[in-house]
Amino acid sequence: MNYWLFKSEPDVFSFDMLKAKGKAGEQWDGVRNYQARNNMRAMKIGDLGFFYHSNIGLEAVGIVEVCALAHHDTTTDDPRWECVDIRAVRDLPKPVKLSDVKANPKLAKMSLVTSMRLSVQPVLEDEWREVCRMAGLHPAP
DNA sequence: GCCAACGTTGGC
DNA sequence: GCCAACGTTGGC
Repeated sequence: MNYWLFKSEPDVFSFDMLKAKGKAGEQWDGVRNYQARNNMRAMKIGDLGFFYHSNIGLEAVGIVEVCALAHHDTTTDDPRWECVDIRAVRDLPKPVKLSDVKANPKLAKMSLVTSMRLSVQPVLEDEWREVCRMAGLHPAP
């Protein structure tokens, strides 16, 4: 099991919108960055991730699950771009702010801090547990 | 709205 | 293959 973080601007696509898609989830399309695409290629069914609101909110608000392996992104004809499907699992009891992540020395090496612009990021297991703890989720899923 | 960071593009 | 120009992201 690996852990990830998905960024989205909530006025474009929010966690509530993903929840509205239910069990079927939604393809995480529109990614046009090789590193983010490679991260999606590495995902397996059942991998978990945080859903992070960028620009507005600046906080992780929910947990998502990968429900389809990487496949062609249907929003482009360019065969280079692929995406997975994700679905909402649950809200975080207490959203975790970017400022909280930055203030926590245990999370200093988290991609959210070191690779700010990467839209699909890996999360280490220790980081996953720490952010879940901060979010009021025990034990971590 | 600004601007720094950084990924991508294209000329050479 | 280098690197300058350019575009985009995302925090502030």
